[in-house]
Amino acid sequence: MTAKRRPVTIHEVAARAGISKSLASRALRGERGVADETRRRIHTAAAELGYRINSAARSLAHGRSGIVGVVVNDIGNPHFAGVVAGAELEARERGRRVILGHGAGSPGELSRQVETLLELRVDGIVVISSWVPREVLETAAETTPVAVVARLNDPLDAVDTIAGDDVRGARMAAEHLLAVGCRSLGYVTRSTSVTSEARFDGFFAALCQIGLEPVVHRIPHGDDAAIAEVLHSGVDGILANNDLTAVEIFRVGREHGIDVPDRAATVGYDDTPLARLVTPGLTSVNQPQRAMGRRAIECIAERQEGRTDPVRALYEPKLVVRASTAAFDRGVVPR
Amino acid sequence: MTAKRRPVTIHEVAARAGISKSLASRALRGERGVADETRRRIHTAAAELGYRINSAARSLAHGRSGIVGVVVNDIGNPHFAGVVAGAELEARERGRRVILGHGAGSPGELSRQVETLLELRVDGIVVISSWVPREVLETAAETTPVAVVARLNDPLDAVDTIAGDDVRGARMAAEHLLAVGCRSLGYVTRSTSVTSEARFDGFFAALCQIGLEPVVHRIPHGDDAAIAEVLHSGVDGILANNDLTAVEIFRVGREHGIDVPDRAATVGYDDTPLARLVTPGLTSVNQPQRAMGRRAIECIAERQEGRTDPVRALYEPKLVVRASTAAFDRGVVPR
DNA sequence: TTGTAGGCGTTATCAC
DNA sequence: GTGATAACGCCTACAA
Repeated sequence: MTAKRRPVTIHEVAARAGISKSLASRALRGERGVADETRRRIHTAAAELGYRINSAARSLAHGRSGIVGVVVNDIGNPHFAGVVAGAELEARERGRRVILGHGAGSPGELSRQVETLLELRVDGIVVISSWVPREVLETAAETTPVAVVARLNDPLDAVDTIAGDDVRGARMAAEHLLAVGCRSLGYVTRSTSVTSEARFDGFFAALCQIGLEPVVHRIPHGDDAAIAEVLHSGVDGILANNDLTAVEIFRVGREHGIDVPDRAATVGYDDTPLARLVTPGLTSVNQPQRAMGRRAIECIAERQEGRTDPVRALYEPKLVVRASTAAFDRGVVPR
Repeated sequence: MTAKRRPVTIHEVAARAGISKSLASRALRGERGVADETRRRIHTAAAELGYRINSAARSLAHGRSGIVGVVVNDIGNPHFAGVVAGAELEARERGRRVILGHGAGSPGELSRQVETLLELRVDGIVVISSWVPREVLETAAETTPVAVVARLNDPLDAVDTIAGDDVRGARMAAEHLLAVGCRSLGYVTRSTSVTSEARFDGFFAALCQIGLEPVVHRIPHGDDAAIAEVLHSGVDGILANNDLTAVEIFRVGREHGIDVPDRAATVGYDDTPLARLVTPGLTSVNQPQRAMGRRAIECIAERQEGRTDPVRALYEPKLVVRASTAAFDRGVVPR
């Protein structure tokens, strides 16, 4: 088979239906002002020919594509999947489509993806990451609505932000760890994002209030040795910057013969599906990912309709207790 | 701030640089035949104005966008992340960009994403799923190179396919389970995809050869009861259709007070990062995800350059043994 | 090396 | 209800 065929144009559809292309255009878009019979003819012609609108031509002429671009920090992290799912739901309800750009965790790649979507002339951009450089957001926002689902320090007025209250969430985690009897606490992160920093701040603040000095550990990705060191340091309660990191701690513990939740109660962040999945179940700070994704699409729509003052949505976290912090508090073990 | 500004056009860049837009076009694309000094002027003009090419206009005029679309079955499954990563690497090396469409596991949504990408006039489409309906692939392939990274029964000549040898992989899993002493084996899947079927076939065949009848269980998503039933049925070795399912089995076991790897050795499929992460480590059938992703992009490029006969790439699976099948075979416990 | 004149497939604006 | 015709922003001859 088959050298590729040029795609069918509206012109050909019009010819086959025996009418002009302007009429075909109107009919195909479902506008009124086309005779029913004509409309029918046009639609069957289009179907027979396998007509597919040329989005490039459309957005050139009409100015918008009906597509919103979502740039994701890292598809490997289940947290993002939740936000994306929410965004997709909302977009669909509003008759828009979503395409994704994958940032692979690096500011450079993230920026490139934003660029690509901009060149594609999407109607709006949702960035699920705090790693996109400020200048990139700024120039993007000059021509297109932009919403960021992540913490940003000093966000631009032209971009909406949607985030969980990381400080509060981390504080809740700290209080929980203390409540189950931990006394020597540590924060483990593999990231230096502002999100991770905010979580540390909340954690730190909570502990200072009761006179404890938290151990801090930043672990460059993949550095198991550092995690092992934490586990050997006598820490008996850990907050990880996210669920993935928490599970890595489990793994390192296992590989070093340390039963982590037994020796050090562990709390994750994001409450992704992973938290429920792993053994033992992981206590985690829940964020309403879907709701946040939905809100982002709403923001885009509102900006399109003319809103100019920024949204600064902050969602309440919620602690979900599972077995990973139950060893200390020898009551009923939640699953 | 800031009603949205119309994006800067090449015309404005040309005006500011004091030359014609065709010259600007050539300079901006880095073609030769432009005086160095002029080129410089044009580039600075573009930078000052914040010029960004209009991909719509470009692909209208030039016929191609330099973008290839990748449709993913489900971003929540780490298997896909690996393939996407490979595709992105290869695309980047070839100077193409990648955008993603998310199929959310349903044929309808997958088809819609393929449609969207087609309307965007991407230069090629990579589908990482076996759930896209044949007709959709067929019409897509009429105008655009299409490569599917998944098993397809009776694939179209116009579509390249890239898959792991599922039959062989499942056979390896079966042989391994037998080798570590399992005698009553079961296959657990939450999917009815052809991929899952092929894995079952391989599993089944291997067991028949030695006179065992495998128990088969298909578990509609989320049905923990059925998994529990399997665990109570006296099965002592399980192959799951993928890593995620395997870990779900762990979870259900835990919630029912059954120590899964101890009572039933468990093998996953795909060897995603998850397999190494969970406790106990999950024995899994490895597929070279990145390589498969790369190959898909190669296929697109080759089709663009005129190849018309289909590629049917089949990758060798490899069993990676971890602790989840070590309980029976009381030797050294691999981590 | 530079500029001019289409044309790509749609939509929008007018006439008819 | 229908059909010309002019944009939209870029690229590609071709001419200067």
